[in-house]
Amino acid sequence: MPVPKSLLGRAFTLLGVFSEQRPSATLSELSRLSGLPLSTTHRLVRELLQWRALDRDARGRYSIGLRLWELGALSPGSLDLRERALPFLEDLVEVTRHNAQLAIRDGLDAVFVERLSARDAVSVVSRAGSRLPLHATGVGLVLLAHAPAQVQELALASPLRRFTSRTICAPARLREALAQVRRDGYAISDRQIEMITYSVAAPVRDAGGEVVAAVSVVLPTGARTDAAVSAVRTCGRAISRALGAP
Amino acid sequence: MPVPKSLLGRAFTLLGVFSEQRPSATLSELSRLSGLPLSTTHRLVRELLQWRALDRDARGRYSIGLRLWELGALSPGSLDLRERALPFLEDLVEVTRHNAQLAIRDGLDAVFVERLSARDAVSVVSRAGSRLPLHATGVGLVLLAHAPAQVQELALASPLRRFTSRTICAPARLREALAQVRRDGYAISDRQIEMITYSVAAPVRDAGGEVVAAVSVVLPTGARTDAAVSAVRTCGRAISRALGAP
DNA sequence: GCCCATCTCCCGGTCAGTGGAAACGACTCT
DNA sequence: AGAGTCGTTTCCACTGACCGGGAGATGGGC
Repeated sequence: MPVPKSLLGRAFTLLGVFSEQRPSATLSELSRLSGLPLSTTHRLVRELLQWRALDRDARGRYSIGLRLWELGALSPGSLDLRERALPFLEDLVEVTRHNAQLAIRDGLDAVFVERLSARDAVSVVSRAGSRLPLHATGVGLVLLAHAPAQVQELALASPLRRFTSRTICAPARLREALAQVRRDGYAISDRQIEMITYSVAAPVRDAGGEVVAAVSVVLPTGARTDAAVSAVRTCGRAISRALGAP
Repeated sequence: MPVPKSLLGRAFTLLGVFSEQRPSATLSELSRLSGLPLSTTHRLVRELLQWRALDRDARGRYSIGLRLWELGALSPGSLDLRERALPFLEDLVEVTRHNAQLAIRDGLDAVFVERLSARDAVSVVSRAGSRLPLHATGVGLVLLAHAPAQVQELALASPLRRFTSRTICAPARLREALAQVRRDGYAISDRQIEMITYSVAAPVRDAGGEVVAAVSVVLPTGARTDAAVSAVRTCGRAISRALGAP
């Protein structure tokens, strides 16, 4: 992958070195992983430090700085959706005793904008900021089912990544699942990401009635889902109302 | 304020136009508010769109893009502190029935990295991403009391902003309050930001024993604080342990 | 249809950014 | 104490990415 010529491109390539698996890096690692020459990397890092987009710890490791977090907190997904949804997610956790998640669609991914945990609940792999493919998650099935037809066709035409032996990988199976989600008004994701979890997801709509997010709880495999379905759908409607949905 | 000469400086100045009060803006607004010429603004905005750092809606208004939120979610304050603290904050809300907050210090500000709300609790002005001066908040008093002496002296030497008639504005009063926080191991903030709220805050320590955050609940003015003090201190210790504190 | 505001695009000029090389600092080993 | 290694920092001649005024395009309101 060639290094971008533009300065902004280089800065974002540098920032892109950080991930959940690598939340910090040395200067040399940043240079090596971004493909930028060492002195170029040094200059960019110095300026990103000045703008608080990066921080440096006592041992010379760099990590994402507070300023990027603050800027990110101004995104509509955070400032509007997530802040309004939080009280309802807390209700959902309290009522169902399971972990709750809120996700939006970005391309063919579900991006988790919040995850609240319940005491003693089955653990989940996502955290705020995680991405998972749409087809393999409850929230993703809801988001895809209500996405523009073009997005659905693109998803059906793309390789569908397998996570467990039960992950939906056949386009025909996915198409059928999406139709069922639209009929039912919710999705149940059965052992798609891990063999130990179900998830139950429902849509969240905005003032225009568009599905802009999905909310879910994650249950242990084999748990009864009917009460969870009711709770999640109710939560989805409450969040929708908070967003101004009719 | 002159426009920075560096491209990164200009980009951050542009992004700095966005705030909680102004989460979106048109191209012309971005140019006017940042001080950048229109065509310069247009070029920068176009590239920030490409990198998903900005988004544009159907009516031509720009807002912070998902990529900045994702990058920000990788900051230590979010990925390490906030993700680990969330379950304990949820516990605190459930037990005390009050809104809970988690904040870190940045200069002379308390930056709220999380705020969970309780049903029917007194509302609070902060949200994730908000800043308030240290001296005027419970979390801020805790963070300042345990900050390096140089930071404390700087705060004492700086103008102390008044929010209510009870806000601490005299350096001597603040010094005394900080000493008491260190003695007690917690802070009670009495009608400092609004006349209708107290807050009770306790420290959160890292593996090295340093105070890296503070947790609080917000009570209506006049409410008994003793039970809240116990709950908040217990929560602070639990989060500390999750961060590897001894 | 006209006016106005906003947005988009062009392109000659220039200075902010480039990156290899040298110097510096910290650490380890003998 | 000295040598070697590794990572970081600094320098500076060169250059092309960026600059931004101005012309044109677009869309909304009257």
